[in-house]
Amino acid sequence: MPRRVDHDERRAHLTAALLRIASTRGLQAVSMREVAAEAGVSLRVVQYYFTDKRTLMLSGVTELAARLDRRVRERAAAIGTGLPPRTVFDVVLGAILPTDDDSRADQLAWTAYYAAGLTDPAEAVDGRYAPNALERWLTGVLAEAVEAGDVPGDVDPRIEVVGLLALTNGLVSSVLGQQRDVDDALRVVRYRLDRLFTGRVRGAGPRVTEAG
Amino acid sequence: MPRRVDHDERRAHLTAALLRIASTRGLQAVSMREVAAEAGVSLRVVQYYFTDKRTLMLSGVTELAARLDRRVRERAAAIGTGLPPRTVFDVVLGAILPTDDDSRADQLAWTAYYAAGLTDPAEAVDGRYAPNALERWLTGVLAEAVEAGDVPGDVDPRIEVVGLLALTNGLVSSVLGQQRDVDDALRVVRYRLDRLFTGRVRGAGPRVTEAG
DNA sequence: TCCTTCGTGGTACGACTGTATCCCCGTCGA
DNA sequence: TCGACGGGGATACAGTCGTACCACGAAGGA
Repeated sequence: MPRRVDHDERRAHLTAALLRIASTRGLQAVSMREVAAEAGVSLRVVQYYFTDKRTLMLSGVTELAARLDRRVRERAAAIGTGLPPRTVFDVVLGAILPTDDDSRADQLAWTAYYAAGLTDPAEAVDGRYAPNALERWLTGVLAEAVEAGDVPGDVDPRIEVVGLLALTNGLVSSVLGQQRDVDDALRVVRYRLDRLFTGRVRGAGPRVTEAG
Repeated sequence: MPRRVDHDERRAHLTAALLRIASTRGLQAVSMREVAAEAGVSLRVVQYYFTDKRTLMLSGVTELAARLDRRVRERAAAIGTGLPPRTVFDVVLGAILPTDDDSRADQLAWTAYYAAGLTDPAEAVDGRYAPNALERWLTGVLAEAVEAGDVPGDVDPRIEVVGLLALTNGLVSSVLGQQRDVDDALRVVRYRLDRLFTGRVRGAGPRVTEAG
């Protein structure tokens, strides 16, 4: 056998280049040649590790979904278990908002992919879009909070969680579009959480960022 | 002078064709030739009435903003003035959600433009994105409701309205992505409004759609 | 040592794109 | 009647796209 190369590492390198382009110049600026240039390799290399453009784009959205998922998961793990529900929501929803340059870039690329998937059924985000698990988890957390009396008894955990996630997504959009900055978005989320958790645990829980 | 043609009508026709393409096959499927084909004219005609592609795309987003704005404005006008705040919110937020094929198509195209504007500063939605007026109006309505005692006194009208609009936008996204249908989205909005207007005017106000 | 196979550079092809140019036809003012 | 001009059909051009193809160097098994 001839010279052996770590294909996975190579692919990851190229995928990162792709996402860098997508988040700065948009998805339509992504061509095989541009990815090659961004990664500092020849066109042939991109062709070699991703036969198709479809395969290349698919690798991008897969990596993106993994990153966003990882971000939420890491933050959730960092605070451990058994913490007050209010804290869980604060951390998880805060992890979705683009609080630093990296997460902002990823959310930009994600938005581009999402919009593309709406009209181009080929690269729909579908299965990769996995907030259903997140939705279920948070619903469970909130349901327990209801039973524990931390929130009013007439709160519907399912609808409430759907609303919180939709709210957060809407705020992400407005932050990306620079109609609002992240601190304002965080304020809106915390205001909503304050009103949900009837003042009982107001202001409790660690802050997601140092933003004040 | 030779044969005279209504330029505005001609342009409107072409713009409609452009938006039809954008909402079905995406913004990247929009080329001058495609618009010409969709409108049933030759490439030259598109060139004639919109010298640039930039001008063409700009006409699309302008028309789109006008449509979305008109939809909210018409619904608001249809219910008259002096109605309970809860009804105002129900109608206005309901007018944003894609309840029929037309509004769905427009929201799809709008999302495409919005996403494109995030990375391509050229055709940013910027000024055309005018929900600030809407935001201010609703904030005023809610502020009055606070003073009238229709909502708890510790409600912050500004943050509350920002949250409601972000929630609605997030729901629009999920409806477009078919993770939820419109009826569910409406339910989430009404649930939130029910909880905001402390049960006082629960269920009051005309329904925005016949959805049950 | 030879020879197969992996990894890669270079390049060519056909299909698009936006834009520019040429030319004709109908119509209206003079 | 004539000429000028608005409206539009047809085509050309330079560039970029995804993809395909060819050739070559390096490396390990026989």
